[in-house]
Amino acid sequence: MNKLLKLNQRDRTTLLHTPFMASLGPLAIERMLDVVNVVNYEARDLLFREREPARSFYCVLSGHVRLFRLSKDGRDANIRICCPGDVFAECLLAAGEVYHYNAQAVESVTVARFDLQRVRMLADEEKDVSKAIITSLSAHLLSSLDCIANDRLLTAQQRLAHYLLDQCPDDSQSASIRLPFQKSLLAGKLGLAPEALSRAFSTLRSAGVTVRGRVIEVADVNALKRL
Amino acid sequence: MNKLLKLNQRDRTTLLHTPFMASLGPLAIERMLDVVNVVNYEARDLLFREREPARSFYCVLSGHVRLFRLSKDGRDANIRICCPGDVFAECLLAAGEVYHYNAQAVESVTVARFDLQRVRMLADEEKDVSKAIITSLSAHLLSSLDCIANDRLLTAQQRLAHYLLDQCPDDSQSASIRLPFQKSLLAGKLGLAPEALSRAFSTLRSAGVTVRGRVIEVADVNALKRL
DNA sequence: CGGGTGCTTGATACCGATCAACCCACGTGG
DNA sequence: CCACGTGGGTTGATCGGTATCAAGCACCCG
Repeated sequence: MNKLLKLNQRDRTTLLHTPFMASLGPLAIERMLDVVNVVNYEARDLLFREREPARSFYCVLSGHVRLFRLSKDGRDANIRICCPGDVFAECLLAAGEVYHYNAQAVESVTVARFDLQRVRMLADEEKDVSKAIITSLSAHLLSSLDCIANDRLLTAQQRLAHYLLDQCPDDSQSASIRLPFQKSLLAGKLGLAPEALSRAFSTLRSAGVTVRGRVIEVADVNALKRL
Repeated sequence: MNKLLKLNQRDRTTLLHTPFMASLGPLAIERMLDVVNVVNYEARDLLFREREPARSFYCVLSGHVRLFRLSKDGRDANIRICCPGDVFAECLLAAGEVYHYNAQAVESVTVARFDLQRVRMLADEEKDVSKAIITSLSAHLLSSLDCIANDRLLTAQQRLAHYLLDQCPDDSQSASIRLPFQKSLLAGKLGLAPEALSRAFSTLRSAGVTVRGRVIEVADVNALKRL
């Protein structure tokens, strides 16, 4: 089993630097720290499954967590890839009984786990907390809507270009990007099969994108924008 | 221009019966009613556009509102279809500056319009209000995630079957459904071209689904579930 | 009766999934 | 040092699903 740990100093610092916690006042932080545990998972471990009773929501401290759904015939679709600092499953704070998707550790992962019931009570008392929840939910809702629009409007290459542009510093002519995870995971994040991502990289070569392992060189940012 | 109206008695009743308002206590309701206007739109009118400064969020009182994005080459993708009682654009309460999508009246529509800035202040003072916002955001987030998973996992027929099942009373053997809007809009809601929806209906005929105008007869609910 | 509009049907094209083979980098053990 | 296996990635061939384009149909309303 996964050991249930107290917050050590490093995890504590990491946690306090996440956007979610950083927006809280000192008192709210104190009280949130009271209801948190730290848990480690190994690659491919499941944090929870669809339809399982929901007792916690999470914040990623290190590593990546993959949220996905399964279809009846066993195929799976990623819903979201959570990076360090990301909060997930917080939508269950509003009366959810069960998880609506599966969560899996991509690599070795450390997460902060908040007790739903106690945070619900806390949100009632601390305005800061309910504000932070609203901010987090809003951001996730917007990015989900983005995702829907992208899925419906963009081709594989355009989605990839869009992702690469997101990673580039705002106003640069060229850039060098290091992928934070495997390409197969990026494929899933973009709603593609790994082969399709590979082909998308190939066709983007003609737009000045070169790939060496996890490192992507973008020669002409503006060229990408013209897709 | 669209006339800006006070709440009349009928609109007031409608508004108070929406899930969003119904969850509030009497005092919170009173204060929310202070910051609301009622607006009418004709079919195809735009309520707001992408990238426009956001001043309000909305609740549909009658008719349907279509939320959509445009791609560079002019194609559009629906993000959500809002029915009477639905709230939309409330995600901008958390510090959004501009709308992230377009909103269009499908038919003649009446909406309640809430001033974002004043509701932000209200949420600070009335726990009920921030709770209602959290509930609304959570529901929308979950349904967006559903949408993503469905887009990525299901075929056109399966999506249609899924939609029809949603409309059926829970434990019925057969059902008769009346679509609340045109088929072309349903197509958009499901992320399909109208032709694809039409074909999906055709192939579902062999599963006991018959169509007459807006009225759909589902002979065998369980047959649908087996997709 | 004429002319919308919304829907259906058919033909075709395109995109991406899938399956299979291969490549490469790496680690392991003989 | 080399044979081997493994896992991630690429490449090619094929298939299926849906968009797109075009034409025809049904209904409503003037």
